[in-house]
This record gives sequence, structure tokens and C-alpha cells, in this order.
Amino acid sequence: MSPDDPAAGVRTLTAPDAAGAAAFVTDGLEADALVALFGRCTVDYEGRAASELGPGDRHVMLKPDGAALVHTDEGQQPVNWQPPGCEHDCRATDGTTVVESRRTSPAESLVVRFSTVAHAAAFDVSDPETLEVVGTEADLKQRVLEEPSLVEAGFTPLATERETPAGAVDVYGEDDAGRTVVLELKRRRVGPDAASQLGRYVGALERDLHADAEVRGVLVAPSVTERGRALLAEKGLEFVPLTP
Amino acid sequence: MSPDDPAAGVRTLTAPDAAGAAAFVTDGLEADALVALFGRCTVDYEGRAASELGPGDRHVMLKPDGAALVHTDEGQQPVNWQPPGCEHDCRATDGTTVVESRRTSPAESLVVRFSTVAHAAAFDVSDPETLEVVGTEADLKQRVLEEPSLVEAGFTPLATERETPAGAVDVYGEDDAGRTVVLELKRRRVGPDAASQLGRYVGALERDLHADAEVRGVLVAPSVTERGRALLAEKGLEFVPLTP
DNA sequence: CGCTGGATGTCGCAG
DNA sequence: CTGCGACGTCCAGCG
Repeated sequence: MSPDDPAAGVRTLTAPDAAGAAAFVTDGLEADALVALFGRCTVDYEGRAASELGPGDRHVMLKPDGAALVHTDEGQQPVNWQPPGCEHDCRATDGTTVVESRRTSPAESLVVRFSTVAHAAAFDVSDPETLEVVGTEADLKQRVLEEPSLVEAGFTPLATERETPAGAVDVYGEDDAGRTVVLELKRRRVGPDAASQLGRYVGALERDLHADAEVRGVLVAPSVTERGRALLAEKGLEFVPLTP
Repeated sequence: MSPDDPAAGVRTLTAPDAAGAAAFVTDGLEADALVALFGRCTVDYEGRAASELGPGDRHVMLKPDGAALVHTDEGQQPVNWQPPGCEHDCRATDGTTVVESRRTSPAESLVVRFSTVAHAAAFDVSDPETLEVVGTEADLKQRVLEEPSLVEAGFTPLATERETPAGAVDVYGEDDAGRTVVLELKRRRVGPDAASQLGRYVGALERDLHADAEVRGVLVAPSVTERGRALLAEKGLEFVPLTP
């Protein structure tokens, strides 16, 4: 199999019996491959919560980092899963192919029982690339730091991630009158939660500085909900519309 | 192919050329199948944010409900995705297999370009079952309503999801002295966010009732972080440890 | 490990 | 559709 062979690093198996499927999956996991299974199965989870899922046709993915995903025909999210760091195991029992994924702290287990495996595939994945995303809160922060007048004329950033007893403030600075200004940045429309968060930072800073210190809190986001706006007003906080 | 054939409803294709892969995927989507592709690809996303991902070996899943998922060898979460409701499309261009998934409102597109498709599979999934989860906040609420003394001797629940200007309160009731009590339930350890949330409800209720009304706020959760506890104390709120 | 807050969060439910 | 909060949220960054 040459390196340029498109089928390099792929093994597949269609309509195996339980023993064949279990052996195939075990081999794939052993080889640190990404293993995919299609077939009719039930799923049982127990751990932070617990769940049961009756028989249905599903897609199960076992990753070499220990993650497990069970997908149905609908939804972006897996119907059941296990986070990275789990130990996968596959065996044949009474004609069923049983996939088990366990971890400790917290103790959690996921058991998938296949009455029939329609198809199985194992891939030797390698992904050297890391994803670069644009349009995050970090980008919004950079934009504000490069052009502080976007927030308000005369605003001067002095620090980012400044620590307060209530947590780190996104951007800390002062206005043209020398008053302390705290910015909370959000990449999308905000509600009461963000207003509360900003309020906590402002309160903590007022206590941390002087009793008589005036601290302005400014929420910077594309837009704000009505309750969010009301909560800002109630706490004497401000809003500046800005889209990442 | 009999209904009992384990391979029923599965089609696979190994190491196809671009045209073959595109035709296979198009057929699978047409038939409302769940389509999986493995191979070397790049991924471009543009919408609420934007991202680029260079060449690597990945698993791409296209669901009949319009969801799309791109998984690498690591992580529980897809590296790129598209939510349900998108239109999938696959074509061959210059020897590459291009999968595109689009939606409007918001306008978002995901484009996956395969230099090589190692393997493709289409699965006619049917999943009549719905997942039942035990150990959620709803279960915690039921437990509190059935046995209110778990919160405190003499506590009497009067309503659930009672509306306030700040949102709906989980459990609304009164203590043995007739004082209004608001419960905020969390299925797991809580931090400052939950304390703030409870504080908003209590404040809204105090304003909504009388100016002189005393409203007790009680956070019910397995445990609380130090900052969470401090914020509760500052706002005169209480904590009751209770595990779902 | 635990704490904290972001996320293309997703999802479900209500108005 | 928007608003709002739960979620077995996941995840990175930091102490």
C-alpha cells in the first residue's frame, strides 16, 4: 500500500458477526485509530447523571484520545457520549457486540450494545493543523485596544484581565476625566447574565479602591436584550454597541 | 437484501475518485441517509465567526436533518460544524471532492475540500427511541417538592416557575414563619453566576411585593465555590447542600 | 486537580 | 422569530 494510495490507513468491515466486529474494533483501538461503527444498538450511561436508550440505528465513534460519541439521525449533539480520557473496550457477548467506555473521577461508564453491526471502519487519522477562528471575544478586545475611541472618545485602556476579588476584568482603563472604567466585552447579544457579571466587577473594584471611588462599568457588545438593558440601568451601568 | 440482512441500509465506497465520491454522497443525501466521509481535507467556515483549517485527516458526518460535523482524532467536540436545518451539497471540482453546507439567518457556510476520500459510507438510520435522562435539575425539583424538609423544616412550596420581572423562579414558597422563600436549584456545584441569578430573583420579588417585604433566597445545590459563597453572604442569601 | 468564564456553544420551552 | 436558562454542557487558561 503506497503512501499515495487513497485507501492508505483505512480498514473496513461490512456486516460482521459479533466476534468479528469485536476483534476489528479492538484492533483499531490498539492501533490508535478512529473507529466508526454503524448498526442497531442500545445505549446505557451512568455517571454524573444516568440515561437509557432503547434499540435504534446509530453511528458510534471511538477516538484514540478516549472520546466516544453516539449519534442518531438528528441533532448536532451526540445523544450519548464520553469525554476524552476514557478507556474503550469492545467484546462479543451472546451474539451482541458490546462497546464500553469508562473513566474515573468522576466515575462514568457508557455501554453500547449492538444487536447487529452493519458496518465498521477504522482510520489512522493524523491532523497536524490547529483551527484558527476569527470573530471571537479576543478579537473584539484587540480591536478595542487598538482603537479605544470605538468605546468612547478619550477612553484609555490601562490593563487587560486585571484581577479583582470578583474575577478578572476584560479591559480596565480610564475616561478623559480620569475616572476608572471597566469594560466587559461580549461577541454577541447580551442578556441579564452579562449585566450581572459587569456589576460584580464594578462593585468589587469600588470596594477594592476607595470607598468614594467612582467606577464606570461599560458593557460592549453587538446589542442587548430588554431585561439586560433594564438591569444595566438599575445598576448604573452603560452599554456601547460594537460588533466583532 | 432481506430485512434481517445485517448490511441492510448500508452502502460503502472505498478510495473513490472525486467524481465517484461526489455521486455517492449526493445519492446518500438524496436518500436521507446519514453520510460519513473519511479522508484528507481542508475546512473553511464563515458565519457568526470565521475559521480556516489546513489539510489533515478527518471524519465528516452529514445528517439527513441538515447537521454537519467535522471531527479530528481528538476532542469530544467537532472542530467545525453546521447546525441542523442546513442544505448539504457535494460536487467534484478539479479532482477534489467538495462538501458544502449552508444556511440562512444567520448566513453561514461550511466548505470541506477533500484532496482524497479514503472511505465513504451511507447509512439509512431510523431511531424511534427518545433518550430518558435521570439526575437533572427537574428531578431535583421533584425531590424537593415531594420532601420540602430536605431544604428546611417547615418549608412549604407554593409554586414552581413563578414569574418575576427578572424571570421565572424555580421554587417559590414560605418558611414556618410565613416569610417568602425563593429556591434556586442546581444539579451541580455552583459559582458566582448562580448566586447572582438568585440575587436577581430575590430583588425582583422584593420590589414586586412590598417595599418592606422580606424575601429569603436559598440556593440549593450539591456544593458551592468560595466566591459563590462570598457573593451569597454579601447579598444575604443562603445555601443548602443537596445532591440530585 | 478546582475555579472561572468563553463558545460559531446547543437545546428546549415560552411569549 | 427572540429571550432565557439548563446542560452528563465542553474547553482553555490559570493557580
